Amino acid sequence: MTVSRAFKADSLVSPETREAILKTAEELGYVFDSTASNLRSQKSGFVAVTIPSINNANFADTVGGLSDTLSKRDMQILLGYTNYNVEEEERLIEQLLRRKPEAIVVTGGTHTERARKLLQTVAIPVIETWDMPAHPIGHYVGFSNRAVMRDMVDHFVALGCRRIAFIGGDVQRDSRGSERRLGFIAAMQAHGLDATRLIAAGSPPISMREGANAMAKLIELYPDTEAVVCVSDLAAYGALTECRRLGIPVPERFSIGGFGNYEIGEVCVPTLTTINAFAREIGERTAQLILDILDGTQPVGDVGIAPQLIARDSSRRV
Amino acid sequence: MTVSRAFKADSLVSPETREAILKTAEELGYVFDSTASNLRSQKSGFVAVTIPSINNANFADTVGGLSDTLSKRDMQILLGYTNYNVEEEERLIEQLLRRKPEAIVVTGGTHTERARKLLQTVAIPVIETWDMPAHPIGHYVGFSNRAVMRDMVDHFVALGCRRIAFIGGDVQRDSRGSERRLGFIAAMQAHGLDATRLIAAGSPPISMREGANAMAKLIELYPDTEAVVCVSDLAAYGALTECRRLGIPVPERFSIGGFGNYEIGEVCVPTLTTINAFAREIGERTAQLILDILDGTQPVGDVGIAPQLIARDSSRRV
DNA sequence: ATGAAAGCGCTAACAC
DNA sequence: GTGTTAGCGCTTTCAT
Repeated sequence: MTVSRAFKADSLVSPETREAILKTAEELGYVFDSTASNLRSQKSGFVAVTIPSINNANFADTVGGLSDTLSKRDMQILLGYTNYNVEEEERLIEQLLRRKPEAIVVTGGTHTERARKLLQTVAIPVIETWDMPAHPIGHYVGFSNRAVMRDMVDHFVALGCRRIAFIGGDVQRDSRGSERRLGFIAAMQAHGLDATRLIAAGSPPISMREGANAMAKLIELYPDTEAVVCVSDLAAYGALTECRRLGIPVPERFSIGGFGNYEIGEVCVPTLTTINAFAREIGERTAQLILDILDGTQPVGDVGIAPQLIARDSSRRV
Repeated sequence: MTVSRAFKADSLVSPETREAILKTAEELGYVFDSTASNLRSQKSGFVAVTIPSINNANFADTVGGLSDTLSKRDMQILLGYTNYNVEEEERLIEQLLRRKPEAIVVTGGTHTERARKLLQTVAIPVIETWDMPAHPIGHYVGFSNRAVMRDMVDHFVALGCRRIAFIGGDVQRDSRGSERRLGFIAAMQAHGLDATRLIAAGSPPISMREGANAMAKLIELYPDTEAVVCVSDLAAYGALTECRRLGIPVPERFSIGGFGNYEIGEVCVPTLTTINAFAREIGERTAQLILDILDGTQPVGDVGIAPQLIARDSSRRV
């Protein structure tokens, strides 16, 4: 009927009719049923998104960028979190696809066999983020977590550090974290340096507390270490506080570097050398890519993000 | 057909038939269409949730608790964030209701006139969280942000502090923050103390940086202050770092208290006195309340949460 | 244990 | 500018 048209902003209804309809609807407490609309039009207005954890400022920023950009076009995010677990991701992807999203965004390029197949088979845009997969399923918006560690190691080496350690999580689960660990090792070897000072701080994601514990272990195992690369700013902050507790001056005794440009890093004392991964931009550019594909506009294709080292007070010349 | 039944775990299909169907479906890349299912059965499996910000550990914990509890029953969260803005909340509530959620959870008890009406009219359970509204729309799971400040002020007074200040946001927008500010004033007055040392640190939510700036302002305006109550741990941590930068010892010179029991507060030096609001429990109990209502089980009705003061190293006897 | 018929509340396509 | 018809892909109900 005309009622249906009255609820679509652009359709042809006389102003008086529309106003009367909307007024009556409000009085009756009528609420438009998008379930039926979605079924008939075969458009859900959903973009499915999986992230490892809801409680992580980086992924929250990405989702914020996605959501803000997509909501301008009245699209809504359907969010699921995987707990850094690919089996859970598979389960989630299947569940999300049943809702008939118009695109799906996943974090990372590592998935179960079946999840890959689901994503390859589905007839909507698939975007992998926070990574730069060798064989993308569809598109990606991200960077190489392995390559990015090169900048941090170069930074420390340029400052004269040679004995450099790495604090990260257990190798399983968080594939971005393990990639960074591998990147650290590769970068150290490229400089001809020893890459065996690796502290496993526990099950990813590493908390501040675990970062602190790892630092204590590091000091015990390798007391002559000059610099510490941490898998995230949270771990780095934990390491920093452990030093503070032990009365060890940073950066005088140890230089410390983090990852992710979390707010804590620019407020704490000393401020934290880190790498900005442009979390929000990842979300915004992913959203734009999706809109371009759906519009049939010439899409940019894949988007490489170039993370940026931010040198702050926690690192200095040996 | 039988295919439909094969996809419902509990329905009567012969094992062989079901297996054959599922196998064929997998081969064909068939994905169950919940849009159609939802329309016909008039059940969406959605619970709509609005939170002020996605990038906040407290609300993330609440959503985590909600999501984990609801996913056991195959219900999914449809999340929207309001940016601490009631107009945005109204827009969001309307949009979410169109998806026909089976319950709706909002943060706080302050809404626009129209949002209240929408929530009152809708025929699903409505739960307000993180607050204890005088006139709940449906149910609530939360606590009084005003009353809770009493514990913090009592704590400082018991330690011998008399000149106590408050750092919070501008009064608009964040109603929980303003309630805490009012609670601080009321508690101070109850002790017969001066309640005019109020620093407005900027537009809510207050960042660590803004907390630091506010502390600088506080030191300038009221240098003889003995204790500082902050609207959140993030602001409190900012205040702490400002003291560190200025070489002012905490808690020797100032006692500092926060709110929310964020991870930073138990790792930083000195550790932060705070109030645990049981964010995750709020989510879990909200989810349980929803399930009880939908099941027709005797629901508990409203749930009062009793936040707990955690005294740590940032506060001590004057 | 399986099948047939009807319909959930919208919208696409086509009249008028 | 408005009405009519048909159908999106499931589930409900009833029959076999």
